[in-house]
Amino acid sequence: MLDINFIRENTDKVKKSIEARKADVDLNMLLKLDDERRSLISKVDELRAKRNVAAKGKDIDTGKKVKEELDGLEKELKGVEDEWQKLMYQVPNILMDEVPIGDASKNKVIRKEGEPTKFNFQPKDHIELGKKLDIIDFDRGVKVAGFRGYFLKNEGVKLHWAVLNFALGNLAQKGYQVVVPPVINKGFALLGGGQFPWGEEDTYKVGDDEYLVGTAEIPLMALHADETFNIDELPKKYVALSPCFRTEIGSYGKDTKGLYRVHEFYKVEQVVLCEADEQESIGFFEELQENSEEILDMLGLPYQVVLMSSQEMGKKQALQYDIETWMAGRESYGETHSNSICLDFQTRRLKIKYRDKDGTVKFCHALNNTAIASPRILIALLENFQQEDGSVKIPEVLHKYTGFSEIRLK
RNA sequence: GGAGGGGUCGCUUAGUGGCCUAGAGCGGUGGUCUUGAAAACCACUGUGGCAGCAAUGUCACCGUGAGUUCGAAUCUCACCCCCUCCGCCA
Repeated sequence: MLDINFIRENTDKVKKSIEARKADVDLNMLLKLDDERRSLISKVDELRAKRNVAAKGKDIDTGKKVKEELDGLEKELKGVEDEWQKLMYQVPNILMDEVPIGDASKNKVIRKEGEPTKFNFQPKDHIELGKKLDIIDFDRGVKVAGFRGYFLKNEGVKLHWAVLNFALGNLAQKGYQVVVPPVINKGFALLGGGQFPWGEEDTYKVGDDEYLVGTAEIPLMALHADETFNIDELPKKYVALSPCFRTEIGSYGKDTKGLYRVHEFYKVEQVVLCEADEQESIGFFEELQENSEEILDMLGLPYQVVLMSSQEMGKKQALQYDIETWMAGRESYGETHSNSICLDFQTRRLKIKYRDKDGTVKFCHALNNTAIASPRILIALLENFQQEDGSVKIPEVLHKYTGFSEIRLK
């Protein structure tokens, strides 16, 4: 959420962001509602002042008259404020200067690490490898869980936990506080984190006001809701391991086979809260980016870093880099990581603040990035490290977590 | 799940319809005094909205939301959370 005063003073900038993202928000309506809101607040406050005087003097007649007037106006104000709030939640974040404007074709590959894996035999995809090695069971997964269901088995399970543990340990070692967050969250957390109103249909609802989160970013951001830090408590750096749930209602027919797009998976996620300074935010953005790339480097996976275009990035992001990892079976790069600067967009909704050196209270800046997500990353591991005989070599850094160095055919 | 008790300013607490513009103590900040410190004394000490260049004014906030009333921290209803006991349970 943006500051209404910022919107009023920088209407062009906000409008530009809305248009560049092809977001559906009536900004003129919002500004009109805000005028109404302000004028109603003045009127209501004036009447309340009158009421307070009358109550103090026990002037019941005046009080009754004021009450009548006030009742109508307060109702009107409530109506305007509700509409206003709804629109405020729909306004996307501003865009940072380097964001390319346009659709997916404007995504910009800014760096490649490693080369797409070459084979001197016909490589298999992870579906076939998973079946042959008896580590993934899609058929029974679908039988039990439905569409996009899967069972991980045997070495598949160990590899799954190994890669998650590896990423978690790697970040913990860098001083990130490790967390296992709740994944059933209240509505405010999803709204505050910027998942709602845009991603509502992608979210499982499990109670009147309870939802299964699609990322640990949601509980991690909500963790400090309504708190005010002292400046020396910042930055807050977290790394969380959690299950993630996504309905994928918006992606019917996309990636319907395999582990690429599933309803439930696990993810190690990094979150940083820092001072409200764009340069500081950018510094942490680079740090989070390095962390993720280091993990992929250590795993020996080829990848490319993509600067996301205005239409492809999320509504809450001011700047977003994705990492796409080479998946030999698809013969393409597939998204495995997403790094975001959100500025104070989420912290304003969640009221996460800090007291600056000069004593003023400001909203923190927030960033988040994937460290690793599994089983999606298993696609890259299995497909890139497969051998001609169908066995798969495990990257050395994972050996101490898996307890084996390759997965052999039974 | 059942039965009770409770949520007030950073902390402890007073407050059961108008004297609450929420009082007190503690803590914090500044000052007086002092060679310095402590003590004592004095002052200040929440967040947000709106108007204003500002000083300032005004409104809202006593867990949250609705309601009753001329007037609500106080009464009513719903919800959330915490504590105690009982039951169930990994």
